[in-house]
Amino acid sequence: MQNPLVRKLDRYIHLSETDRHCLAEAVSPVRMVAARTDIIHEGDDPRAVNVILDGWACRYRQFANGRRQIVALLLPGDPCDPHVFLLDVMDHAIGAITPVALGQISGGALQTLTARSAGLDIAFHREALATAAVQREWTVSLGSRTGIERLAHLFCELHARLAAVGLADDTTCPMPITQNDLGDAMGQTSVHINRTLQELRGLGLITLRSRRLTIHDPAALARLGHFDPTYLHLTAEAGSAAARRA
Amino acid sequence: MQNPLVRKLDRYIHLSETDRHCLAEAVSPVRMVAARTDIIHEGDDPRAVNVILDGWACRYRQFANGRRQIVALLLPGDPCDPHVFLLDVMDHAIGAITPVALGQISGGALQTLTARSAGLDIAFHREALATAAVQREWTVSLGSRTGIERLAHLFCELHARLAAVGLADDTTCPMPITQNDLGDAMGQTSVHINRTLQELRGLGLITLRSRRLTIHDPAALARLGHFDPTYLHLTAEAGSAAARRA
DNA sequence: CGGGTGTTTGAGGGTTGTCAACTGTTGTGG
DNA sequence: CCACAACAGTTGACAACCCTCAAACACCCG
Repeated sequence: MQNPLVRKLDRYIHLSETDRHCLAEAVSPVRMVAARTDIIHEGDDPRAVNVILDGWACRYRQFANGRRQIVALLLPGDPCDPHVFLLDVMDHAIGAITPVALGQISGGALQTLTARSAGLDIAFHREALATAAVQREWTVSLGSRTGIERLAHLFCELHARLAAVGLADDTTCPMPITQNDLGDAMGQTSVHINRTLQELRGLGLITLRSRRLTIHDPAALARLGHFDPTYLHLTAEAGSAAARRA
Repeated sequence: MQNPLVRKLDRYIHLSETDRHCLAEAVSPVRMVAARTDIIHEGDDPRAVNVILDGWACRYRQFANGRRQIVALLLPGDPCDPHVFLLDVMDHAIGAITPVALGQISGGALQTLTARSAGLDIAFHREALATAAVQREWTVSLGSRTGIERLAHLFCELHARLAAVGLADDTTCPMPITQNDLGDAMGQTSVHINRTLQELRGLGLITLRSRRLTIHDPAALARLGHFDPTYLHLTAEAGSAAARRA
């Protein structure tokens, strides 16, 4: 299995064989994190980049009253740094949803990479911009989409992001997340999530079983969720096996 | 009146007199934008930074059904670049709420500044991280705060951000935004915003009149909105007149 | 097989949206 | 200085959406 960070960055700008090789070399596997535990890097090199190699995680805020708001879902290939070491205080936490395998690029290696390759420099920049765009899109979802639209949009986004790192095929992708977590992400209760899922199933748009999502009618689901993949800023799959077959 | 960008960055890390002077020199006033028109930079230097020198603006998404979601409010001192020129397509627009005065730092000048001064380099980095934190906080607000909590939180945030650039005193700040715009930002209708404002007034927490907000009980307002200024990552006012008086 | 976790269902209530009309404020031109 | 238009704020009635609480059911794993 190819390094998901390599696959991801290759979708922001086409990377040369050399770039892909150097990037993969720079990522060293670091550690496993158990599901439902926090990912913390206290004392880490603040310039290092930690990357999710396998599993799902989330950025979240926990409230005193027990409510939790997930503000971002982190998938394989996603950097998962809080960057709080440049700032003095942590304003949110990062937790593993499933067991997570973490990798790391040291600050020095990163600087070398981006200095030597303009392509990698641009790729990392675009990744940061795309991450910000995803955050804005979540703000849009929570602010102005109904429950069913939010879920439809989320499923479209996750499918597209997973497909970008080779973890989804045309109609299915992993979805190892509980209805409770979905509620914490969409700003709703798990009870309402459950009813909305039933509605989506009733419309024949999806099935969600055994931690796996199947999208029966991608176009209809995208229409329902007002999903326009533009904001993900992904280019055509250039370095992938699929593209090479073509 | 001091350059608001200088004041703002000085709140992320204390800047030397030289840094402040060089930064102010690097900002050239560019143009005025009328209220309720879009701020567009097509063809601009993608590495340049456009800054709001005066007035309020917002990032927003417009939907086909007429609904609009404001995803960020931009105040004096805030960079207002969509950064879309690194990416190919614009995923949102930036519009002036009031008449806006824009300034610009060219890409070359910016590079020179951050190369010569470690302080300015860190300041720009922290600004970007703080902006991302604000975006996350909006996601939190829309996802898990009630109407009255959202407004209370927003007023606390705006007061703090305006105070950071010297545009607010202890209890009042400008608030040149309609209830319609507040609704577009908070994911609610102007009708509901109106009722929520009456509730805040009824509790004796604020008055909002003639485009000016007065906070009668800052501590109570912060408590109601679960406002914790940590996420703004502002340090104590180091270079300000108030600090120098002390 | 049993316990824990996750999902599903029901009933009732609170928050917010929609629609429509009315009032107040501001700015402009006669 | 007034008349007027345009915009912003306010109010009421009703409906839709979503939450809360509580319980039952299904699944997974040791």
